[in-house]
Formats: sequence, C-alpha cells, structure tokens
Amino acid sequence: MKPDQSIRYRMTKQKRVILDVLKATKTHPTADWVYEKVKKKIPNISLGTVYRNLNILKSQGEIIELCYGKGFSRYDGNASEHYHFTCDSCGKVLDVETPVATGLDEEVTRMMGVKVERHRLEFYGTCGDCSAVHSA
Amino acid sequence: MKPDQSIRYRMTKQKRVILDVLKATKTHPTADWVYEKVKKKIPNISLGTVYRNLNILKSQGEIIELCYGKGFSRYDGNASEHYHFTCDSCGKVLDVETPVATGLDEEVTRMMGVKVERHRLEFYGTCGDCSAVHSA
DNA sequence: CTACCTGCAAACTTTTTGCAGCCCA
DNA sequence: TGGGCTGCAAAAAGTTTGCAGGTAG
Repeated sequence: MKPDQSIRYRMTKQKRVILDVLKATKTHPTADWVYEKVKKKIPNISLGTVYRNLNILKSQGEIIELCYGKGFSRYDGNASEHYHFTCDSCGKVLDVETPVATGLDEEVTRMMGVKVERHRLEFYGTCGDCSAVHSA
Repeated sequence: MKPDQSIRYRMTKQKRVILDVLKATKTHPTADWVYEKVKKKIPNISLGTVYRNLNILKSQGEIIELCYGKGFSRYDGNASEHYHFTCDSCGKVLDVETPVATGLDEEVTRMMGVKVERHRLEFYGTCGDCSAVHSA
C-alpha cells in the first residue's frame, strides 16, 4: 500500500492497541502473532482489521515491514533505521547495535545512477546460545 | 525446503530450461515470470513443476531465493554473493556492483557475541528511469 | 527397472476486499 | 455529521501437494 495523502487517518482503539503491542515487543512478530496478542485486549477484533492497520501504520512510517522466508511478513515497531541478525539454527531475530552506514547510500547513488534513499542490512549465522549447544 | 541428501536429483528437460532462463536474465524474476518464459519452450509445463524445480535448485545452491514485498518471492540465477537495489516506484531490481564487505561480518561477530556467516544488503530508492519521468 | 519427475487440479496459507453499520474528529 | 473504520466472510494471490502415469540413469 502506498501512503495516501488525501486521507486523514484516525486513531481508533484497535490501531492504538496494535501499535502498543508492536512497540512493547523486541521480537519481530508476524501479523498473526499480533492478532493473537491484540485479541487478549479486544477479543472481537478481526484479522482483517489487524492487516488494515498494519498497512496504514507502515505507510505512515510508524512501523517497518520485514520479509524473511516466503509467504509472510514480520513487523518491527522500531521504525528507526537499524540492522538485524537472524540465527540460522533457531530462527531468532536480534537487533544489531552497529551505527548505520549512510555513506553506503551515497556511494551506490554515485555508482549506479539511481537515488538511494535507504538500505536494509541483514546478518545471518549462529547465535551465542546455539553455538554453546553445539560446542558443549 | 531443506536439501534432502538421500535423494539423487535428476536433470530433466524442465529443470534444464528453468535453470537456463534464470541464468540468462539479469532481472530477478518471480516464479510466475519464469513459468511464462519457460512455457514458450515447453508449452505444456505446469506451474507446480516450476515451483518444485525452483525449490530443488535453491536447495542445491544453484540459485537464490530473494524475498521482497509480502506474498511472493523472486529468484536470482546468480548465486555468488552480491547486493541489490530495488526501485520503490517501479519495483525493478538491479545488481549493485560494490565489493562485498566481509569486514562487517567480523565486526558484528565481535560486537554481538554471535557467529556471522553472511549478510544480505538491499538498497531502496528511485531508479534512473523513474527519476526522469518525475522531473520531465 | 526403479526412483524420481511430470501435468493436473485441489488444497493451503497469507493477505486483501466488499459490505452494512459504527464511531472518531 | 461525514469520512474513515470495524467485523464478517468471501475472494485473491502465491505456493504446495496427492495422484497416476511418464522417464532418466
């Protein structure tokens, strides 16, 4: 969904709770996980509403949509630019605390004849917990 | 799909053509695009066969599965490590000709107490064609 | 020959959408 | 009050899978 400038978005109870759930977790949950979590506060909320609000929040830049494996997305309530590390062994996703390399954007902009606005950097490997299990 | 070591994969006409199509293009096509392209050489091939072979080729490391927007994958016949630029406006995906920064992996390995084995770097912005349209 | 592979079609998963009524600003 | 928003359910889009016959090695 592209951001639609002609619409004056409202704050509803549903959107508020969805955003709270996303801001409160450090995991990077799927839409369905958010749905289940929100249902504890608003039992009769529908999955369609969750998807609609996730798309609205994304188009407003409040949250980020991440895409790992095929067929489904994950959402990140931390919209500031940062990187991720995914463990190949247990699937855990961690935030990486490395300064964001904005110089890269400029370099690619110059080299490729395009206008780079942002980048996404994902690291993969084995996390500390999983290494410990293997070497133990 | 995980690589299944117990199966002795065969080379069939269908798999051969699918691989040729992927190696021959510089775009990063969807499964459906591959299907349409392969159909010109094997008119009665089925979409299921295309998906099955894409998964086999991926598990053998011959091709790479990329994941952008929700709900569908793209495939890259170039399995060597490299970066991508995606145009927000037209969706085109280009290969970025920047040397791969292996130093990043070591830095994150040291900082986070994890073992980084590889990373994926995706740039986003506006491509030359789309900028031209806007400013014309 | 014997696994593995194919085409077909149905099933499955995730996400979107049409509708009638509701509610935030 | 009116333009968005909701729940519901059906539909869409992408991908997987069961089956019976076909084929590579």
